[in-house]
Amino acid sequence: MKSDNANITSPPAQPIEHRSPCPIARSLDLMGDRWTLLIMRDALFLKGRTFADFCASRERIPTNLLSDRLRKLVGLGLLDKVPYQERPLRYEYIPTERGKALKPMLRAMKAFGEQHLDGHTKT
Amino acid sequence: MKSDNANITSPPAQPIEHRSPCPIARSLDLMGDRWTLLIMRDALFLKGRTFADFCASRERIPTNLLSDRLRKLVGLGLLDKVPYQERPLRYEYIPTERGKALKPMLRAMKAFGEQHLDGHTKT
DNA sequence: GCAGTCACTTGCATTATTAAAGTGACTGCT
DNA sequence: AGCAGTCACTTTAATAATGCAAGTGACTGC
Repeated sequence: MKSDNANITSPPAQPIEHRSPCPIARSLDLMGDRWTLLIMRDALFLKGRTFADFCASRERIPTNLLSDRLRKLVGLGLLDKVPYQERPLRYEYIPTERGKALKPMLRAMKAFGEQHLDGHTKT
Repeated sequence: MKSDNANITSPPAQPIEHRSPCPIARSLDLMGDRWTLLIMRDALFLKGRTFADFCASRERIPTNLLSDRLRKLVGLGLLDKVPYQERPLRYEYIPTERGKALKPMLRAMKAFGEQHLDGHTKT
């Protein structure tokens, strides 16, 4: 965005292609990368939801990827980008109903990680 | 493997680095890509579990990635590589107990996909 | 005027993914 | 014995994603 920073409505997110009608494959088309679900974890379970808050998370996502993923998540209707103050204009990213529907999955992933990936594993 | 194809015990899988102690992040370190969970889906819910069976799945994983992911999954103890015939020596990949522990997660992912990603969505 | 924050973007090197073709062990047929 | 075919992979080379560092523009508070 060179000459316009008032992008309350996000720029057009490129459509994500899907490999098969399988709902697991479709889910992975959206969230099958190292960062997307980590952002959703923070958005769903932590209090801070600004760009800087996501940045500050332990896993240290690069800002260009955070920017890209937030744009995609907003485009997919999993997060809403809402201003929480003007002058200076600042946004926060809050989960939509659809975004909240990821909670059971994240909880299952957390349970798996706790039971099978903690400490004593060599991975 | 140039001069030795009898790798019943897999070659050493490189250790996967983890970004944080968070169990979700740790899980994503292992499975946060487009293919790993699709392979586990097939291994857990389908009958055919040979290399060729995984290849034949609708999403058409490239063979080099399948080879790489199977090696990783065996190294992580999520799949076991067991010969099911000799002459010619053929293997199948069956889920370990730890691998089976992914079922709830995959079911949650399936539910999400069915409820939020089917048909009428523009994604 | 000047340092500082926030929310990004840009550029570039490194790494991963992809499609396509190739390899080697083995089988079954003639 | 020769040859086509399967299975389980590797290799190669192009394309795309990721990671890091630095830069930008709007704004604030001193």
